[in-house]
Amino acid sequence: MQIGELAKQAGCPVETVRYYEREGLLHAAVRNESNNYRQYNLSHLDRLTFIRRCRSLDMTHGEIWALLDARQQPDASCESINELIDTHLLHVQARMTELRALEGQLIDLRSQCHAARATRDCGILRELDHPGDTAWRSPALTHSHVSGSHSSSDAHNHGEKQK
Amino acid sequence: MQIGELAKQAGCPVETVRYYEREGLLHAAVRNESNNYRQYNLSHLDRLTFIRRCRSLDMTHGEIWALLDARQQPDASCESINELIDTHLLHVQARMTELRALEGQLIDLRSQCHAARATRDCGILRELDHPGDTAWRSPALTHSHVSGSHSSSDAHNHGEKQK
DNA sequence: GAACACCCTAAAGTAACTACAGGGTCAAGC
DNA sequence: GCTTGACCCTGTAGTTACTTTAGGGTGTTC
Repeated sequence: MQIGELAKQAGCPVETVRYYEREGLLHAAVRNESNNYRQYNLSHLDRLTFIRRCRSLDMTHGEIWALLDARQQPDASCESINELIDTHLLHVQARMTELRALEGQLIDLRSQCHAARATRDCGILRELDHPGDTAWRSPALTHSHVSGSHSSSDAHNHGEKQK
Repeated sequence: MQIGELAKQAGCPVETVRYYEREGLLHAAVRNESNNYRQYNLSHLDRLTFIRRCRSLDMTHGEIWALLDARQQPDASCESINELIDTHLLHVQARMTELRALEGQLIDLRSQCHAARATRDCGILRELDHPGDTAWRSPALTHSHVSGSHSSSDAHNHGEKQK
């Protein structure tokens, strides 16, 4: 099958497949001699699906490498796999704890201003300018490897009006 | 004051201060004519502290720009500020929902293997290879702008043993 | 005058993609 | 035979918010 079909089956963009090949995560495909198109088989789909499943669990490529390596050694102990999952779970939980704290701070902050008033009187800016005793100071910037709150599609334009 | 002192007061690395200046987030400092060192005053510290406080709330630079802009217009309505905080709060909450789902999946996954056995028999790999009915298919990859679970200090080495 | 803490710039690296430029391939329809 | 459109290719740059590295000047102290 061609790359488009593979990507469709795995539910990911074609560019991501090529990217995984460049990274070595996915084995290089055989090429069709006449047109240089990549030709894939079911074992590629298998591996890609595995990778995507791990990514949907928010694992890093490093973690996925470790799992793929482990898969290659069916006789070895699976202890490292268990540890990897445990560690990753801790990361996820740590990030949730951070986000819970953040949520609390944002709710506090939002409660400073309910009406639309003049900016000079806005309780939110006032609070950001001169925080009260609401336990500020970077809640838990010891980021744990599950990252922030912003998707890559967030706009980051300043000044110019939105189109 | 010099950059080192400013950074210390704001609790951030010196490089970050220079980076903010390059980005325009922080106004360029006056330079000492004799040695070209940056010289800061309290208003710089004020603005930097504001920025860092917003960052500790996981806002993007775009969001911070919006708040800084709003601060410049004390007579305008603060409605956009309220909306910004509301939207950001939704991002944070959306990410928490995603992570909760992730946590559930990881706990399920982990429960597939308790003992250290041969990799070929590991329930975790088995599950990753051929997922059961545990409601797979990328839980909520509609990332909401508060990102994943991995800190930048996470190692991503493959193959070579850890030093 | 050497050591050491501090400052400077410019460029590259980080994670995991995504997007873009510029171009070839192939099947269908006119 | 030619165009249209869907698909494929490579290579490079952009994304976010920094961090790191390389290479070098400044200022104070011993």
